[in-house]
Amino acid sequence: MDARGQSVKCGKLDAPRAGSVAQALLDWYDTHARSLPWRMPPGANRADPYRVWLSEVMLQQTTVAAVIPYFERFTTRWADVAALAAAPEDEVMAAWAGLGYYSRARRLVECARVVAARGGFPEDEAGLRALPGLGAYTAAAVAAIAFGQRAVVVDANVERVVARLFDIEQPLPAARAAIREAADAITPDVRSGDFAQAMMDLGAGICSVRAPQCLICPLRSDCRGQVRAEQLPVKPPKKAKAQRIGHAWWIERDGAVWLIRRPASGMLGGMRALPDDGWNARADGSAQAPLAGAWREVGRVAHVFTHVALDLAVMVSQGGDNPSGEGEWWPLDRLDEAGLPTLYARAAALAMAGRG
DNA sequence: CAAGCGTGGAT
DNA sequence: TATCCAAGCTT
Repeated sequence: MDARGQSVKCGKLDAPRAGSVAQALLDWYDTHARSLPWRMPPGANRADPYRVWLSEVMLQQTTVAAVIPYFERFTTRWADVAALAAAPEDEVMAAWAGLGYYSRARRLVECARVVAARGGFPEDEAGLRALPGLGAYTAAAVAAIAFGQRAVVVDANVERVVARLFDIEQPLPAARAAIREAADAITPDVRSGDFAQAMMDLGAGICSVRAPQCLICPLRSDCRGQVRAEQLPVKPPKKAKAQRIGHAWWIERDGAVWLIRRPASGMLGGMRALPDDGWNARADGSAQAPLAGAWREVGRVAHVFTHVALDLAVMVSQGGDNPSGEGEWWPLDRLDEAGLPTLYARAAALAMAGRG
């Protein structure tokens, strides 16, 4: 980058004045932004790597508001990476229930054990990138925020801010190379962790997807895309969502319900669940019950995943059922500790209310 | 590299 | 109500 504030060449891009962009953003950050309460204050060169890593993994595709209570519970229960490494995987999975993208939880444990075994986190971006669950974004964010290293941190916020700042009209995902190059050009050598957090706070609060507030943006004098900010970055069209119908089975005996654990891969992989029919019922309602017995429908859960919309009928056993295979009788008075993902937590709530 | 993978809040 | 999409990673 060019700390003198001169225009710099960035590949084919004529970049805004790189040094002035970084300085204006950091000035704004020092006086206005602080979205994550567990972060070190602006200007702190380093932060606790365990907390930075944990928060960054939780924040992958997940809103700050959703993460905060989980982060508090995790750090209370497992105060450092050694404690998390020593935790049984199923307890961590259960604690993650409701946060989504459950492969993160299994990789979180795997990563904690690798880090504990080697005596601490790697302090360079390449070493971090090799850890389970750390991709390009998270490795760069931890390197910059936890270890004070210069790293080019690019998430969806940074993509949006940079696409607008440099007026990059090429659609995603093809634009990623140019966006990364441009982000590199404006990333300062010092305080790159604060810079990254400032870019993300700017993207979340001012340079937002809809209705960006260009009039109060600290970068407006350097921004080339503000006349069409809302159109940038250009995104690819989405695919239609598959519709599915399924049935979940509520089998209760002696104050306990029969729960299974889902296969490690696939939807809700590795999580406890109600037994179900695999969500492949025919739309005419003629599902084939895998279990013997009589059933009564007590309600339906309409649940929308990233690429599937599911209509799940909750069926309560009227007797004659015969649970088979792997599973466990889970006490109803501790059902909230089972770590059911949201879909099955809702189904269970319907069953508890309607089981008569 | 496109597809698969959760959930909840905002509009 | 429908749609978008958020501090992405893995295969």
